[in-house]
Amino acid sequence: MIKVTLKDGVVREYENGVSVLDIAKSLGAGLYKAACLAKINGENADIRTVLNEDCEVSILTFDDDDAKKTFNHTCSHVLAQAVKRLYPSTKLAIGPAVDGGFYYDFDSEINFTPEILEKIEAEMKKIVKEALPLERFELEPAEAIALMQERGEIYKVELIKEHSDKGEKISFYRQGEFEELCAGPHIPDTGRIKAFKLTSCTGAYWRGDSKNKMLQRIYGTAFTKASDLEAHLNALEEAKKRDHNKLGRDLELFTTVDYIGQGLPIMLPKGARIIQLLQRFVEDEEQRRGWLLTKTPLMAKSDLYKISGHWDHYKDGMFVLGDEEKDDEVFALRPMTCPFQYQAYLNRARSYRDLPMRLNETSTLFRNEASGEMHGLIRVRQFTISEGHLMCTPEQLEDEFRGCLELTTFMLKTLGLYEDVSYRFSQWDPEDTEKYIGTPEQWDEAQSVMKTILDDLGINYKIGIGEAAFYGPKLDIQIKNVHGKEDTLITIQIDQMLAEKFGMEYVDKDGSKKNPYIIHRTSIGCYERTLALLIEKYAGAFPVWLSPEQVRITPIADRHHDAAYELKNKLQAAGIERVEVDTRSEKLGYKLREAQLEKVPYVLVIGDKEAEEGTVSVRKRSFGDQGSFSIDEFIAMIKKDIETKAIW
RNA sequence: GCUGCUAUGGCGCAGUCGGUAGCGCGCAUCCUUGGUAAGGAUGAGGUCACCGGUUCAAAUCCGGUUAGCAGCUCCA
Repeated sequence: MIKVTLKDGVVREYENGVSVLDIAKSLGAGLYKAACLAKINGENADIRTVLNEDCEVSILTFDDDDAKKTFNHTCSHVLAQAVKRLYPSTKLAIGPAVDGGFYYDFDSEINFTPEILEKIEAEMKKIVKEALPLERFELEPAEAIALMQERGEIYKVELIKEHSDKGEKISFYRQGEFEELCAGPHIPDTGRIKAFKLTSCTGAYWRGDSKNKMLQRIYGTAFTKASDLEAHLNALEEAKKRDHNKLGRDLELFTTVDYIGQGLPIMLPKGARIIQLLQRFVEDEEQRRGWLLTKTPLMAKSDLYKISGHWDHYKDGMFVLGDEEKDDEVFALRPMTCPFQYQAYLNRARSYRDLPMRLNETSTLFRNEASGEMHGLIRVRQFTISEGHLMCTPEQLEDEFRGCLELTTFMLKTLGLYEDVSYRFSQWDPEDTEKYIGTPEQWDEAQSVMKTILDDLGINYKIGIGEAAFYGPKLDIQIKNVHGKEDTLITIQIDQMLAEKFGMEYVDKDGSKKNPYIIHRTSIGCYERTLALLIEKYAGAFPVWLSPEQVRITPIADRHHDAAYELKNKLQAAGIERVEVDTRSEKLGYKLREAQLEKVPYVLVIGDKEAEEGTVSVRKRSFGDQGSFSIDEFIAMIKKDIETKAIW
């Protein structure tokens, strides 16, 4: 007998050799049916794992994230099995669970169109109905390779070969006639997958390497209940409605034109206004915090980029003007601001008394992104960033880095995005000798300084190896868009390489010349991307201080137009800038509906009563009719929203 | 850049087997002058993304280009 400690601390005795699934059965039929995954002494394990000694066991059901992954992973096997049944010549690559579902990569001469996906789904339903148990078995590497080779599974052979030198056996899972190389874990049988859907089919490189063959990736998602699947699909549909790329166009914030080109959005008056408001806010706040504004050229001779190293690293990603072979001078639009802003530092000799020197710029950059990369306002070829470079002594580095981080935190909190971001500490990859400049000692130093700062501040970060810039480590502040895709919103970088390249020095107290540390940072990110995230965050219903139209005055009949314009003047005189009057001869309900759909925060209704009393009837976006207020009361109300940058 | 899908008035869409275009919303004008999410009538608006091919005839079939979408790869 062995002693098994269960989730709630209860200890029970079982026969030696009992499986976790048996334990689940002993605890109740409901748990047995729902069990997806075991946690044995804190480690995830297959639910069929046999126990031979005392241990702690948790039985996890679909509610648990890891168990959900196990469930989805099994569904990916069902998908692979269905594809093999229908299209036997298809070769299998890999099929893991991911957030929100699973995928499987196939190499097939069949093009998996939506119609084919339906057929595959139908076959999957049969497999679920067959309720095939999943069984684990192990083979010696040589046997495993032979088995997969015999079946023509070249991708599996490649994977096994990589594992074979570890001296471990190779594990497989079998369900019916289908056998699949897999480490597991899996749920007990295919019959438990009650609700699933294949959501899309796209291309994906074998092993994520663009030099390799492109395979077909089928995405899907699986649930234990049909209602959960439906809710999930509905949630995805709802998310799509917030998509900045749709909403931003509908609300006339931006547009694109095919003959202008990819990644070159046109900011329409409303979108441009929001960006202007953000920009003024950022520049003022930076000035308050001791940053000095620069304005530097949008292009330079190639010579500049050669000094910085960007020419070697990123020439393909730059818009180069001229021909290196033919022309005496070749220019390039700037893809970053660093070496331009350094010239402000280099303008004269610097002493330690000049440091820290904080330079900021609202900087427009140009990057020739690959054609498939562009996405709405999130990934574009021309963008404007709240860019800054800070030169300081080693002693100042920690405080200054902290100051940069405080600034970004202030910005994120003001915009209401603070709760939505995550932190990534992007480090170099010592193996990658091509990308990174500098010595291991320099990297260790810069990274350890950053680590100390992040740990001191108690920042919860993930490490990204090989994600650093070529000249230094980064703290990347990440955010997910409405589709769950993550992008960098803000970055703060420590650099001790470029100062040397550009001969940037300062005279220290002892008279010796030293290179300053440089912090590269953005305070709010690039305006286009930040706007995109704000559109999605607020579904287009911006806080009053950012709304392109803050107040719409809606006269009830033509005879109220004069009073409406008079009110507009009063509001603007009181400092409320963006006020419109809707004089169309439509019914009140119609005008209110439009104002609501256009997400105008305040609508003021003026009729006989208001015109006579000098009041306004206030309708607040998403709160409805607020009743009657004096004009001064309303001004105080909206001014409070604007001044406090209220979010509602 | 790669794989797949898509492109018809400002927006959302229909258009069968190839026979030179329709609907709804919006827009304009007129009627209506109204009280918190859609009043009515009339009208204007399209080289069917662009270039080329097949055909007596192309929105429709074929090729290319451009742009959009999903994903991969990349992101100083």
